[in-house]
Amino acid sequence: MASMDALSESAEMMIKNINELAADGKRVRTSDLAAKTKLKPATVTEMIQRLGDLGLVDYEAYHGVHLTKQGQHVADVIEHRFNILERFLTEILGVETNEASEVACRMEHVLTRDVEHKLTTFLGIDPKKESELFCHKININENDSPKYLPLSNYSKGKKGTVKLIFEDEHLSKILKEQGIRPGNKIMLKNNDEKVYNVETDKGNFSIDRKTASKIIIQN
Amino acid sequence: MASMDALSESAEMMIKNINELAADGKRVRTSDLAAKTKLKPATVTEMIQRLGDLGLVDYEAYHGVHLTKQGQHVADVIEHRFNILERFLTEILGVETNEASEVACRMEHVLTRDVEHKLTTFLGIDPKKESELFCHKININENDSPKYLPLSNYSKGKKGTVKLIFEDEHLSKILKEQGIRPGNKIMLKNNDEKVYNVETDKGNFSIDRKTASKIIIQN
DNA sequence: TATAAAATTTAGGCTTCCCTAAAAGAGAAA
DNA sequence: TTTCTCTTTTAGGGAAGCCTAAATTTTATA
Repeated sequence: MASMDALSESAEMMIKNINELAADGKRVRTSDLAAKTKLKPATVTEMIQRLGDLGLVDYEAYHGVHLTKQGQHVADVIEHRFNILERFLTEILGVETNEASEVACRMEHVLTRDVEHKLTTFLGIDPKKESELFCHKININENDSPKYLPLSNYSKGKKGTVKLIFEDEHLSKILKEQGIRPGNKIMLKNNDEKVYNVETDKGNFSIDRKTASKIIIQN
Repeated sequence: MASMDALSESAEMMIKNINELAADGKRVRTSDLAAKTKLKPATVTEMIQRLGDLGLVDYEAYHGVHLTKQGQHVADVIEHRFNILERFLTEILGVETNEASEVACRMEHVLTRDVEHKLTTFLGIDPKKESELFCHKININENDSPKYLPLSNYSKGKKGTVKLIFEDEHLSKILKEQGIRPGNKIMLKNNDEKVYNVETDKGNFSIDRKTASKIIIQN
């Protein structure tokens, strides 16, 4: 057991690999970790001893390791971050699978909780469920997949979730104060050619058409 | 002068800070770097000596450093990566400025060229110009700011640039093969309730309405 | 221009993460 | 159960990054 300092990338990678090799519930052996991480066995021993001191793994000399509750939590967080980053890179940016995996594997150690949540929302996953960490591999292609429209094309009376705002920081901030931000539900109450009346959890607001065209809503 | 190994995060941060302090063209002093990086002067000396050996800075004992052409290139790349990451985090995800800066500052060292290019395209910047590195701080609010629409809401005969595809990897790949991918220009030739005919640089293709609703086009 | 103050570098120490080589333990076969 | 093989750990070493304390150089001032 020890400090709350952020773990190093190396330490997090070791935890991740222990988790991946422990699928069957058995203790993970040094040599298997060495093979998977492409490190020497001696290096693995050193690392898992350090993780043991931190209370993240249960290490018994000559008898492998398994994650503690604490270590399992770290592994779950990292896995989830990896998954959403990989999905973002492949599905949204169109990066190739191999490169996306590699980059996601570096970025996963650098995300904050907030960025993780916002990215999750952006990908259309409910961050409440996400916090339970049960949704590691979600299918984006559900039965009735969602549709995306700019607010300017929305129909009167329709409810939806803000998906994306194509705007600069300043305007985004103003919109956010009005409850219009990625993940929030809103309803288009009324609109004419120039003005859009929107109901959010913060009240009712009016938006001009140009701005409305930059707010993408998901059914 | 030395190897082509990837630079460490610390080394890249030092180069970035040298660049930021060298705005006036003068050589950058150790103590200023120490203040900016919150490292001790001795540590800065050590680092800039290493960078000197790598040919990234011109270091003269007791007389500060400045970036070599090579070092300047590294600084430019990092600066650009930081800028697009920060923009993505604030403008697209809605992350707060401070946190976005911090996260971008960690992620900038991990991006590949390809991810950088794709993210640049995604943000609506021309990656051809981007490669010239002259566009570090671009204003998103130009005179006539662009509008965004799903392809399903586009009008016949209209041309636009693919901005974003809300889809899984598999479909994205298929669309990509047809010239529909972020950054590419397309034209909606014809459409009825069910089928959308699109002209891309790869030819003419038909897309169903559901799919079309997931392709966001920028005017 | 001498000299004191300030900036910078060197020297030496510590931790992490990586290695190789040697020692020690575990497990299986005779 | 003893021994042989395979796995694992320990021992010792190196580079990167960070530090403090002690030189050393520069610079500003008297």
